[in-house]
Amino acid sequence: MATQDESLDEELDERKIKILNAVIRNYLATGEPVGSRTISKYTDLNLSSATIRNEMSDLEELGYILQPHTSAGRIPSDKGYRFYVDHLIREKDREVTEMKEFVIEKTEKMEQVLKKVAKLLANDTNYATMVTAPSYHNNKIKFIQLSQMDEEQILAVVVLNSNIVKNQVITVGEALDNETLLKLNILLNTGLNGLSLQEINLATIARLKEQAGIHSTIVSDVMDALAEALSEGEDLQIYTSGTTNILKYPELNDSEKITNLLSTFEEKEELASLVTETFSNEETGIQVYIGNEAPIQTMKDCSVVTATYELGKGVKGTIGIIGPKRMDYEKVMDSLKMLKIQLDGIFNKPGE
Amino acid sequence: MATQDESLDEELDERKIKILNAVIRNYLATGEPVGSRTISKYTDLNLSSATIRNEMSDLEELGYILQPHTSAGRIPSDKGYRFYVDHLIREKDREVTEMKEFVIEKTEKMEQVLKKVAKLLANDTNYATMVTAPSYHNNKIKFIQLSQMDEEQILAVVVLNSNIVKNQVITVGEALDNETLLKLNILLNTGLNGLSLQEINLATIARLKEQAGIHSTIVSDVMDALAEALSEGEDLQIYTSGTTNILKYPELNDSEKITNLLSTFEEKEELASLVTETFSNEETGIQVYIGNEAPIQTMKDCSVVTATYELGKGVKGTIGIIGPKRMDYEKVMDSLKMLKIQLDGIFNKPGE
DNA sequence: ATTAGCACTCCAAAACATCGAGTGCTAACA
DNA sequence: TGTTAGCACTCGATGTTTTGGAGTGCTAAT
Repeated sequence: MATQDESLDEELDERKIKILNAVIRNYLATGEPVGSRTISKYTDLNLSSATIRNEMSDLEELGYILQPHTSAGRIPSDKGYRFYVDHLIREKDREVTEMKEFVIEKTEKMEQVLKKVAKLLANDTNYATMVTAPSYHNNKIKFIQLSQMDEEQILAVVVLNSNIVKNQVITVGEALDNETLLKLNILLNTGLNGLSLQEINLATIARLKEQAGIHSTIVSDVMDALAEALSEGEDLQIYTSGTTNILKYPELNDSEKITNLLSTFEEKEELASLVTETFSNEETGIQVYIGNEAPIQTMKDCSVVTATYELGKGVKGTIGIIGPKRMDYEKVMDSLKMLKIQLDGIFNKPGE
Repeated sequence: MATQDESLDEELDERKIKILNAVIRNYLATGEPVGSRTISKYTDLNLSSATIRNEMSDLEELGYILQPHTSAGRIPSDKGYRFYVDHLIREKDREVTEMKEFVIEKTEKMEQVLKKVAKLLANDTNYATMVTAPSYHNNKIKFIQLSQMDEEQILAVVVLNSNIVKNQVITVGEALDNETLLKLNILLNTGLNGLSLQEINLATIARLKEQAGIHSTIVSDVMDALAEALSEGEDLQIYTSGTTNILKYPELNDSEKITNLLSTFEEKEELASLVTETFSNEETGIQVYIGNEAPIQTMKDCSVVTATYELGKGVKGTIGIIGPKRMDYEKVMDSLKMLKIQLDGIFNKPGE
């Protein structure tokens, strides 16, 4: 088991690690503080409870575990969980979860897929889950079409790279004849096709306007509409599910905590901070926040595990699982890993 | 104050009604069982607590109030609430709620408006709220446009009466030339424009296909796409907000009840039954369900008030407020009345 | 018909008692 | 020197008892 932090090697010897491991695993399973006698029986190293006590005393001093109160057993501290997640989780060998029969019919809309993902994951894990739609960052324009709806209104349709479609109704003063509309369509398509959204700068717009000549105001309108239609994607969609699962864990089942947590889930805005956080950290693509490590204050008593999936081309979304600190990290991380692969597969299928 | 049930007139005399009213109002405010002494002081009719006790005893026998246990005060029964809602609420004279400064910028998308409505209402009332998007039932087709996106894909855009836009990507075997596309567009628009969705029957489709001649398969595809895009609207969108408000009411704050209620809100499917119920009842447009009157089992300890708003032409949506039985019916009903008017206003603005 | 008074009920909260899991420490042991 | 048995001690969890007070129903007086 590779250790990536030298100091830890010195701090903890083999036996302490075993004991710490035992404490955490036991606590994960029961949710109750675990005492020395339990460990003494549970582990293979044959030691009396007294010896364990000594070691546990050390572990406490080092900050890996703590006592809720004197004469109670020990529970893992955030530092303990962190060590566990970083070093103690068996990296492999878990049987593939029931996630196997996770056959999403590819024909459905992305939104529905994501909702379903959140739901399935929540059912599977018994934690709260969140899934964000991929942000359109870096997405390119594939196709633009203006059509006259009636006297005063034009419908602008924009299709992005990933077949995401945006509509916008533009109200114009003057009715346009078909020929003009055709010209504008050609102009816009040739001018904007293949550009990513950031690449549309003032220069591009100015050039388009110039070419549009007398109809430059329409171009402005279209650009506005484009901006508006796409800014909508900025406040990214977040789907949550299984939020009531947190009621199942007594350590969170305190009226105030619950109110706060559920509100956070309902508001969703705050959840977005988890996403940006995750994006910034690349590595394995799976990120674990324990307690205060999460950027959301109300989750200080929770742990959060997030994964990013890619829709190719830098378009990313996030899946997150929120549960008590004693969540089953192994299972959760595995589930996310599976799911990540599945999603990558689904969305990267060419065409529809 | 009109009484619509004769028997009630006989059952309750003036004084009993006053006392019942006092009991309910007091209980609505405090949430605590209310005793005879309180009433004796609270009402204008100068009666001693002993007299009140006698009357209350009668009222209990008649089923309007009940005791949680011997030697506790009285609380309203469902029958009591029903009487209150039907007869005792002052029909007018409430100051217009803060809902006044309820200025929704009309430019926003309907979906966002509805979300905002749910949120505002939840904030305003401190209950849980739900808002459904208007169902597209009876909506008419305003505009159809097919455009070639690339070799294999056609984008179909359908605009409905209320400026709701639906997109669908159709994968075709053969690439179509512009001329054909134009013809199809004209064909579809002339053939379908102004039709409501039910009006598109097999005969219509057959005629269109015939006219399309060699491209009849495309017509089929479009019809399929149309059906699919719109069926999406069938499982109607429901937005909820303030669901955690129910945690504020101790009488609901029981772990099991909360789990059930919150799950119902999260799932949303069950909420739909409230909608269909409401639709079937016309009358004032405002509907009050007390306890078991609601069609949702998990809400037996709640009351639900719903209102329908109209987008004209029979296209309707529902707003609902879910709270404890002791919700402030007057305020809630007024808020809904206000809102209903506002929404009617917003959506019925011509054009955008 | 109304009301004062009283005995009674029953819940909620406080006070108290008990239990036991778990600890730290010390002293004995291999 | 590391391990362990033993023991006194701690402290929350749990259960029982006590108490207080709000509220009732009934009766007798007004």
